[in-house]
Amino acid sequence: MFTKVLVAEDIDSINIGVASALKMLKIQTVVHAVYCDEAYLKFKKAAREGEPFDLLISDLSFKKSHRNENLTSGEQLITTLKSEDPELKIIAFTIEDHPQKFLSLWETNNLDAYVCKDRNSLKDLRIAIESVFEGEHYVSDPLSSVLQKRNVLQLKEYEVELLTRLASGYSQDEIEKHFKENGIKPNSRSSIEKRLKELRDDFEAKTTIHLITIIKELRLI
Amino acid sequence: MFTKVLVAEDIDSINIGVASALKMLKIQTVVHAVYCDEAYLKFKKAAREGEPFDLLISDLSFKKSHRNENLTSGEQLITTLKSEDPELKIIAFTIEDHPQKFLSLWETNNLDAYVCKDRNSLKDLRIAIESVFEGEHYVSDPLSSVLQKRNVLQLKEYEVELLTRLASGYSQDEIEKHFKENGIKPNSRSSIEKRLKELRDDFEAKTTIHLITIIKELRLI
DNA sequence: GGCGCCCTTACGGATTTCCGTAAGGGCTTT
DNA sequence: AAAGCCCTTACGGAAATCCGTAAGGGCGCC
Repeated sequence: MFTKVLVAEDIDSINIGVASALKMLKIQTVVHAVYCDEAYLKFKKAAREGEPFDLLISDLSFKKSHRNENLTSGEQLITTLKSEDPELKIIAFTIEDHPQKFLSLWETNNLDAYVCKDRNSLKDLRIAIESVFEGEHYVSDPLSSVLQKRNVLQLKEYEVELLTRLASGYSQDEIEKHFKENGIKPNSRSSIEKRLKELRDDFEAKTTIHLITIIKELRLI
Repeated sequence: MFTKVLVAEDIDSINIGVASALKMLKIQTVVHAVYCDEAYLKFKKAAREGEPFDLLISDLSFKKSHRNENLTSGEQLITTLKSEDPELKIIAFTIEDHPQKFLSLWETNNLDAYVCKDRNSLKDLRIAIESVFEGEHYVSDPLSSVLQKRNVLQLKEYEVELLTRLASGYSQDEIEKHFKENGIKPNSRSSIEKRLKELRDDFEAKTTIHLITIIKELRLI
């Protein structure tokens, strides 16, 4: 079994739950971090001292604090640590259960397991840890089915950019201008309109406002 | 100290944390419910048997399940239980830290304490329980300051209705029609436009799409 | 009553968005 | 090279939204 595990999670009550689960698995060393930066520092320190972690269990969203923060999300933390140590095993432990959000993360290939916090999450977490230790991947229900079906609508970077700007108050004119200035293509007014119409159709949105609402609820922007 | 406490919370790891906090306070009987309906049934049963709960600690948002659910949110559960037993003390224990959302709940006067889940929430929860037992109210930081300043923008029911319909894809024409049919006033096209302009100004939104985004992020609709 | 204030409504023009059609360019296939 | 396809762009009219002005109605106050 893993011997040294780093847990990045900000909610104290959840940390108690995770600690109890790890205790059941008789993990020797468990270190908790309640900030992403704190997790990064503890990871670096362990590596420097020649006793690196062999598993990271990380939340995805952290409440922002008053501090000056470098890393503010679990995604960032995971990307950073994985690039520094490609051997590190990583389990995401999160409340986030939107298929699209999960899929975009899973496709980075940074994760070995994805566990949703819910009524049975501690059992799932234990299974995930054991699976990952055996070199396998694990995705808790009901997201595991997403990987099979693969009929989930996803957004390209261009569309994310477009919708994000719309949502933050830019007019289509301003977006056209911005795209032209930054070499993002297509950038004609006509293309922008067309793309929005396609998106409305794909997501069955009656108006553009409706589209933004849907996309936001799916956590796609 | 309280002797019989009902905890409505769906995430198992948080339940372990809450249980440990209640243990520190030496609460005699602690009952957990992971569904709102389950909480309601346990509440009714206890009252029927003449041994009612004297404190409810409830989460606000619950993951929806495949079951046929009656009560689906902590708000509903709290409203229901409070109306059945006005003497019941209630503490909200939630991740929700938006001032507006908090305020709208607090003003129902159903709550005795409001504790945000974060890095120190178990300590806050213990303080809340002790305060409530002494007959006092408690609101954890940083929301406690909201009650003093009171410069938080809030929406009236009319505005919520208007924005909700916009967000779900209705045109202003359709909304005008709907308002007229249902006797909601003001319902002229002109008034709807004017109200939207005021809201854009109040929330410093550049477009209506932007307004919807802001309102949704504040959890006002 | 008369006055002022606030809210609602009406209206018209400006602006923005929506939508269909058509032309042009790049790329592949035959 | 020609034909076919896809994507981008241009254009113009329709529809929806935005915005300012002004008129009307209800209500309290003097």
